[in-house]
Amino acid sequence: MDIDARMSVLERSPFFASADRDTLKHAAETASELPIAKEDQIFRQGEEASYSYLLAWGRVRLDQTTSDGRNVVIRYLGPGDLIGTVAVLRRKPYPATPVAVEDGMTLFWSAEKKAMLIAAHPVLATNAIELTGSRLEELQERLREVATQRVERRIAATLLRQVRHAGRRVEEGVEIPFTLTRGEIAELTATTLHTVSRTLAAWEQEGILSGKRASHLVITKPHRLVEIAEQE
Amino acid sequence: MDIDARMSVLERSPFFASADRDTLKHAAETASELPIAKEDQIFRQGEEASYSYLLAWGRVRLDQTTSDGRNVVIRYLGPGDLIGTVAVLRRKPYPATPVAVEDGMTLFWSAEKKAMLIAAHPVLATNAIELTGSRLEELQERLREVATQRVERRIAATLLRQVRHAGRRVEEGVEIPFTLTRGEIAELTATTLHTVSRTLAAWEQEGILSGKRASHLVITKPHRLVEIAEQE
DNA sequence: CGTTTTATTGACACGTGTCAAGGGTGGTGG
DNA sequence: CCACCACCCTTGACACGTGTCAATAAAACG
Repeated sequence: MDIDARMSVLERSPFFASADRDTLKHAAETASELPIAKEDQIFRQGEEASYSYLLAWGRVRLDQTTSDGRNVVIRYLGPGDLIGTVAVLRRKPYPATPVAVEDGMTLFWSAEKKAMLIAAHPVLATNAIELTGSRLEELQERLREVATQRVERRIAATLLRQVRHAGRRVEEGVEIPFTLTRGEIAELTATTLHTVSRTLAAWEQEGILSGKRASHLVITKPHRLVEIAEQE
Repeated sequence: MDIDARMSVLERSPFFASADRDTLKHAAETASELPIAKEDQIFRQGEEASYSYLLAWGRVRLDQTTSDGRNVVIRYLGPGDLIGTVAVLRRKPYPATPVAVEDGMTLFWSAEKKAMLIAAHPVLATNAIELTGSRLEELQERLREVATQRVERRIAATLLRQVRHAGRRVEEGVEIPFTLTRGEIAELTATTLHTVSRTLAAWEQEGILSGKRASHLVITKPHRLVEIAEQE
């Protein structure tokens, strides 16, 4: 990627929102590139946070693993999202492991460069707070869901969240434009793939959605999902 | 509170960590005071975020309420903690409702004053990221817990978290220095007060902790709690 | 094509929520 | 100062959602 390509990636990222050209240029010039292949781990939970990444394209799943090997998906990341930046700024170990779910490309900065960048361009600090704040809010919402709602409702809410983040209109409805296995939905929803399978099977019967296996899910009746997600 | 009293409150707050005297003075001078009585709501979830608060003393519980009236306790706040600041900086509605669990005192700033304060003293932006980041990490941990662990284990982890935040050594062990009803523990743990009651009763039998009713909980065998929290 | 991964489906058990009834404790007001 | 009233806690019985276990089937991959 040349500098211009990098800059156009950066200017689409919320972290660089309302940044001036100088800032973008400075950031683009100090970045390095790391291509990622499906299933690659960009770093591992618990490692010292030496680099801060920005996903240029591709999709990444953010995993948190328990000592006994169980896994929870914190969230999915798309182009423009930051990876590991909060840990870098806090000088703490990475709290989770990002795994590529498809091939992609990242830009990255060393902890020192990132800190200098933010010091030199205060708008980036503001944006970092905005981003961290919105993740915080989303997690609060998920915590409340997991704490108070039945599995069916949580699965509906989870699918709708994916749609909000990354949904694409297609003729039959809305599509989630990347592969989501039942197991991954289970880890996003805090349940088992068995229950997910049963639930999705029922919804497919009802014609709410379609998309077997590795194909992308298509929600044909989003309003029904909303109803399920909001039902008393 | 006079300016000196305010400054000594501020300098104990992580949000003002490594701030110079000018910053503290500036912040202390531009703050207003709001005393809070037990059960007072400082603001309500969903309201426009016009003020950012700092708890000078007292204890506050941060509630998130669902549309159907169920409640989840996001966390407890103590002296030095910020309240509503992230919402103010993001110019979004407050995502939760802080309720005083005992009488206390807050300092507060209007959204505009707070923004000016941070713009004038960049170290505050860094600290805000640090704080938001640590809350984010704690929520990730709780989400993982609720998603993967049995109730007993979660209750143990929750009590230990209170101890970490606010525990006091006493002769019999460690004390959680504020009133925690079974119902509140239930809302912190994502379960019902019935299950909490049964679990604590069993632990009292075992001599792990003591403290009936409204008295403060005293953990007499913290190591046992740790074992329970970490058991496979 | 075989091998591996992922999904489907059924049977069953178990944790935990729900419902219900009573007992204590602290606070309040007469 | 005592009696009453909230409110909180305790305990039991029971039901139900959902995880666990198991066996099969269907895709995906090399």
